[in-house]
Amino acid sequence: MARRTRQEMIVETRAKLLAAGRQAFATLGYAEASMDDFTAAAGLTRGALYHHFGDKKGLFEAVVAQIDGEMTLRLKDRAARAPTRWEGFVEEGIGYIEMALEPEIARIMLREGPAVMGDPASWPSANGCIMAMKASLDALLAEGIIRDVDTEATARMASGASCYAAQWIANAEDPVATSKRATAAYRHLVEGLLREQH
Amino acid sequence: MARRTRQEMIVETRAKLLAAGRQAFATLGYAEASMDDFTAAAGLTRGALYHHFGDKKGLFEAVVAQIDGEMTLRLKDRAARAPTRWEGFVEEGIGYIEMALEPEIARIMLREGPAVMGDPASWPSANGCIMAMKASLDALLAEGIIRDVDTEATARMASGASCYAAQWIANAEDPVATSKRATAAYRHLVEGLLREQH
DNA sequence: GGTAATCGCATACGAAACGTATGTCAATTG
DNA sequence: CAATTGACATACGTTTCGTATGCGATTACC
Repeated sequence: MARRTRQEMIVETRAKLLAAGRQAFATLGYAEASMDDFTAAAGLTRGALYHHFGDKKGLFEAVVAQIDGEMTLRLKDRAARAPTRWEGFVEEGIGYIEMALEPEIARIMLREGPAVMGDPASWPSANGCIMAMKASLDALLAEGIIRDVDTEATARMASGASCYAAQWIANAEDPVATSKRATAAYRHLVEGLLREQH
Repeated sequence: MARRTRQEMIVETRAKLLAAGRQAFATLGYAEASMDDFTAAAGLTRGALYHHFGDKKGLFEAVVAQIDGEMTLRLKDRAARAPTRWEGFVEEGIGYIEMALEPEIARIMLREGPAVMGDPASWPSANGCIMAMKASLDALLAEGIIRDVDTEATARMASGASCYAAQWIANAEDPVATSKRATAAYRHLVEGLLREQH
């Protein structure tokens, strides 16, 4: 009985469009991704896309929200695994760097996203990653681990540093070696926030 | 005698196209900027654009190179004005933040650029700003002012932090107040690199 | 259980915008 | 002064987006 209720078909169609768009945006970029092409690849037409997402940009925004949610989950999980809260914060930044090495994330979230949707800080998905880092810094501040800094501003810059590091790595000839340099430099940079120098 | 030699007319045409494209890209973005429209605004047609720059992307790259050159000059000048080399380095970062507040730079260099041309670190213009920061860090390291860090990696992250800070400011409700928070946080962050804590 | 209404999705159409191929006229060269 | 170069304009075909319309199956209601 592949026959399911109508509601089932709808969510399946949405998921198919989301997956097809995500794939196309990640490999071709927003402008080069033809709606006719990738909807056909999903066994549908543009009609379905316009019905569910309004327009091309609407689908893109949905893809961004989906990826953003996945990233936030992964970061939270990674931070929770660290031995200390400070290490958790550092791990969040390094995790950000490593995720940005994934071509899909680099292309959609770092390259295409800002051009299509503007400043990431104003995205509807609210950029869960930055907020997670701010929360970590708030806790560290309350515990007296770090110096008295503006946690939101610092979180934004730390994530910015991570992003740039990631893009650098992604385009390097030797990503592994570059990754080591980047994570070490990141660690040094944020360790400057500690009240007691290591 | 507005009649000049042919070579004169050519450079003037190139300059007009560059200026018109720069204006259009800055206000409308790459995708929304119609070649028919902005070449007409310059008193020309798409024919001239294709002759001089190959295609739309070629013109965009020329605009980016032009802006990148201007930014590098301004940063160098600003750093040279600082009392100490360390302050010069800090000023470079803050100068980067402030420049990224200019709508033209934010739009073309930070938002549209990566989508059209890929990772900024691999742009032909080589990103003079990052290289300038690396040079400053190299000098500071040689003088023993900062701790032993990877200067290239650190320069990239510092510029990344600056960029993100700038985008945050540009989209804030109160840019002036946000700018103060951002520059203060940036200063705290990089001061962690100092050998002797302030 | 039959009929009517809903709506998920496809099809058809018009309007840009890009890139190419071709044309033209002025400036340079010998 | 004649020929050629080349800077730029014009014309055309292709692609892609967005809208308006149509169809058919499922759901709702009597």
